Amino acid sequence: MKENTEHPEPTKSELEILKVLWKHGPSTVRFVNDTLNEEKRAVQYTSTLKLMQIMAEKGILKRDESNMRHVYCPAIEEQKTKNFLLEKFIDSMYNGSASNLMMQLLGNKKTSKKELEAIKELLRNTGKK
Amino acid sequence: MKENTEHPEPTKSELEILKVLWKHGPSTVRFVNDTLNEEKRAVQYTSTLKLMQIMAEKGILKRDESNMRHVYCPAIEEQKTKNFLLEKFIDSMYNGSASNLMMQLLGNKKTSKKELEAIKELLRNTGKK
DNA sequence: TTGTTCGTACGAAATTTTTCCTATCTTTAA
DNA sequence: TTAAAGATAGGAAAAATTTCGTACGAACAA
Repeated sequence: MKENTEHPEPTKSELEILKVLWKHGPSTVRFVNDTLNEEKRAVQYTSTLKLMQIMAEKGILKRDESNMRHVYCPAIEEQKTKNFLLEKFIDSMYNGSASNLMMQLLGNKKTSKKELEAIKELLRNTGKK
Repeated sequence: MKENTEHPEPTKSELEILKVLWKHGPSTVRFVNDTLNEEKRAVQYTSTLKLMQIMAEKGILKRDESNMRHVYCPAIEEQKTKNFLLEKFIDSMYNGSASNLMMQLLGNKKTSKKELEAIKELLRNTGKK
């Protein structure tokens, strides 16, 4: 089976938009823009519009044009994109090793005891096939 | 104690340079540029110079000017910066939860059984105080 | 001494990313 | 039918990032 190495890499602003769509499902530009303004920062409607159009061109988003208010959704599954970004992060920062990342997490003051317990529990229940 | 919320956020190219310095220790521009050209991509000497100068201005790097060939090193410890970036990543992608990140890792085909074993071992030896 | 090599400083061009203005069309309410 | 509200498209400006050309000083070898 052929792996898809061509995962479009979202920019910072594009990621913000993706996160809105992940959280709320397929949405209009109006909704995304309102959400950004509420949860993030002031931004003009046409700025969001333009960016989402660009993302659609790039193949990051799909859009349904059957109604006047176009409805956008991610062209790639949330999990796939997150995996892609996580891998890139691990490759870049931890030499590709997830356990190196874990070590970092363990040394990090802000990783709470509770989090660690949760992680242990996760692993306990994991008999990866 | 006052937390330092003012961690400069390196751009992509700046991070490349940081990684060279992390790996090889304090270095001249010449060395960093050669390394980038070998390990990464073609880039002019003065481009690397300029960027490192900017990073010094921003406070990302320190430089020793006592010799003609200035020697640069990161102004902030590698671990601190990595922690900062990891936290930002987790906040942004996993709602601030490290165990969410772990779940992603568990579902990721590319996280090998061996890696998972290593991680379990890490956690076994962790009686976080 | 003199010219070649290697360094920094500086400015500006080039590129990428982000933002918004304007034109135009559709829908809706009066 | 018409005015107002709300939508998209497209171009261009603005901002951030990256790249490089040029000038010029210091070191060094001939």
